[in-house]
Amino acid sequence: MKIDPQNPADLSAQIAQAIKQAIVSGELIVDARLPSEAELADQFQVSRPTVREALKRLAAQSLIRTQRGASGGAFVNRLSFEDAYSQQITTSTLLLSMNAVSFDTACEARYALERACAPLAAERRTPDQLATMRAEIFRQAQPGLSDESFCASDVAFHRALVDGAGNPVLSYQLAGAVEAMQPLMNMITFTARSREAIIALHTRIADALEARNAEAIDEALVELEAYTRQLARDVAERRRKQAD
Amino acid sequence: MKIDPQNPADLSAQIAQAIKQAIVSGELIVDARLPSEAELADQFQVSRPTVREALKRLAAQSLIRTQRGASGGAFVNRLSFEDAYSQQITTSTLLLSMNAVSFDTACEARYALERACAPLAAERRTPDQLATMRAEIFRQAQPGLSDESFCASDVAFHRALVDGAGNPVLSYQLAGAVEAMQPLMNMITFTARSREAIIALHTRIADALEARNAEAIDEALVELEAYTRQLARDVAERRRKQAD
DNA sequence: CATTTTTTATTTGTCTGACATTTAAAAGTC
DNA sequence: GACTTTTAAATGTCAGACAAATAAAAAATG
Repeated sequence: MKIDPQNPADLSAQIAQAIKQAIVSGELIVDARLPSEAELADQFQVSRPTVREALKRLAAQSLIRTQRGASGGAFVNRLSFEDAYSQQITTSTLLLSMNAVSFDTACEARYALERACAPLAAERRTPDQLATMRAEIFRQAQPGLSDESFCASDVAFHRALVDGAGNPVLSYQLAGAVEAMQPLMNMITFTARSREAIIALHTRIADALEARNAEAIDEALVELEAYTRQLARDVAERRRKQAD
Repeated sequence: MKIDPQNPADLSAQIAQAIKQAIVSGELIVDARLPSEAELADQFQVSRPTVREALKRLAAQSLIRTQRGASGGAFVNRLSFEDAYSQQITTSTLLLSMNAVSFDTACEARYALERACAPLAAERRTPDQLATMRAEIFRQAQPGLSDESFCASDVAFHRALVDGAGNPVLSYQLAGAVEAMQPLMNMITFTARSREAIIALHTRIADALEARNAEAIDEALVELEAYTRQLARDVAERRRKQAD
């Protein structure tokens, strides 16, 4: 963790990399205190602002946290699932919006992953998760609900399904896929009829989950995916006609 | 993007958040140039080092890139799939190592996701991907291969399978799950016999993929998961006995 | 002696000002 | 017109200073 090439460019990036390496390799364990900024500046033979820039890089990745005052300093942070969630969601969202990923591609990925959860969720879902899903279905049926709120409820419904698998790693991985889709979904106008169809499918999923019937969940998800993609195609079609 | 509360703590975090928001919301598009550090310092009414800390936070997330010289500055970065991969891999790796996620939990998540790819891969796999998998199987059969190299080849094999689905979003999502498992897998000592069994299953997967037989891939993956978890249990058992 | 208050030292957070380095464009030169 | 030199703008780095928070040590108080 001491090495630093003579290349006097991007010093803060190099220092951040060195410390990150020490954390990943286990040399610095959770809650370990890093040397003070002044000491690090001494060790790396750079100025304190440079060290600070390096530390901020690490803080941005939730790798460290800082505390002021005596016996304060920078500490190795235990990366929580929540931190990882939110990082993954912004990364996924930007990835989709900046790289012109087609709706179909994103949709396919999302439902493929979600279907992977279905068998586990059928086995392990709790009454709480089922209740959450029923509540979201109820909300989705409210008249006068905005498209954004409908989509947000849709996300909550599917997150409950994913959480039903009872595997935090799966939940974390899928958070990105499900939530990153929301901006794309928001571009769809949900007519009363399409909402009705989606709610019917959601109800089928909830019923199947209650009955712990994995195959039925899978079937409903396949139909939901097909229907969602059809809706997106219709929107694209309508836009094309409007352009003429 | 101008607002900043009077709370004079974590100014750089607040500024980073404001700029990040502007990027996510689309107010700042890809390749747009941010104001110079001096201008930002003026706008936010802070000093240049504070602005710099904020920019380094964003750079750490690959949200911006900087360029020196005249007509240089900070530019909104197009988040590439590669950048997202590597971020996700380190995040996933740390999440697993810091939160004492059990081998079973991680393994379950990984294979659930991988099985989600199988039907798509059966349909779309290219000859290149198949060749990669065959080559990795060949490497795995080499005598004298270290456990680390065996695991690395295993990762490469499974990544080729995942890439076979031809969906970059899926590949990105799964990169974390597959690669983050490697440190955990490295703790397993692969005997000649267990390597033989794994290679046999890999061969079955490759054969099934070549024949575009999704069910056969799924079956082999289920067996591979069961076998991997059994190996891990054996290692744990051996350790427990050693402790007595 | 025990408890509370005050002081002090340490550490991060921020600011000011300066210089180095890189780089593209403008100015100059042949 | 093509090439070279100069210049200006921007990031990268440094040094030193002060503010603010905080915990431990010291002092005061009962």
